[in-house]
Amino acid sequence: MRLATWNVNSIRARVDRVADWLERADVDVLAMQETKCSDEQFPTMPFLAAGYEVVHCGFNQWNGVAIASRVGIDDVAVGFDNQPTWSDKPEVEAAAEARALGATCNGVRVWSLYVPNGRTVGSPHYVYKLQWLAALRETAQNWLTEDPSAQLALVGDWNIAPTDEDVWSVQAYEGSTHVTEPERAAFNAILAAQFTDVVRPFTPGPAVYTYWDYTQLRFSKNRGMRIDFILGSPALAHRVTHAEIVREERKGKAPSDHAPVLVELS
DNA sequence: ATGTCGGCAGGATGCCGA
Repeated sequence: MRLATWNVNSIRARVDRVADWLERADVDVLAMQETKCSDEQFPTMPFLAAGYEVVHCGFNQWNGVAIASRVGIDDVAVGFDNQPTWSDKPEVEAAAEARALGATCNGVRVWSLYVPNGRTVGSPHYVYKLQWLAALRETAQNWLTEDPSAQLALVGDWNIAPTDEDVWSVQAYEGSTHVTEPERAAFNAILAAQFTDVVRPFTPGPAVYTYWDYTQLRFSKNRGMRIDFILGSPALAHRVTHAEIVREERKGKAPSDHAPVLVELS
């Protein structure tokens, strides 16, 4: 089975490209992030035409996560237990954002995750990001405690570069989110909870990235960050026979600023 | 060179988020 994750940066702007890649890359399950639309606006038809079922969680033009599968989608869950809430405005009650969607596809419990960006270090949104990661770690740890043999895939845009090797320039990101010690500690806590980066062994660094800013010719200069990950539980990790970051999909007409990340399971 | 996208409101372009 071939499982992938991709921050698509608006599915409405890119659905033809995404559906085309699904078929070309022979993908069975794709988790998407930043669909940037409501459920009503989500373009389902191109996925159906390509032979995929698709589930989506989107409340407005922000965030949005989805899973497309041609091997079944069962037990769909919108959000995870204890998922922190957020509100930009005092007059609006805090609510869970469209950042987590779970579904079981051919025996694999897939979670499409869009970790909060954090915006600026020390801001309320940064605090929220750290809370969100801590809550995810707690919940994911419980899943594994309940069933140590569970095949779990925590995939998506984590908005963290776990090591200095995962950014094109440490200096460029000095004082910025994505590289701070608390963010890296929050990511490492999930690794410590028995989830492993199943892609890295097949895509060793340095200078291996999954995201490149649109500005300043960052892609052509390969000035990016590695922030999109597929983390597997022990039972899932043992099945991984191949992985790749599909840089080709960052090229061409109207690309997302992220490349898809793909694993093959035995 | 605060450099580029996408979505929104409003009905052009400026703002937000990334």
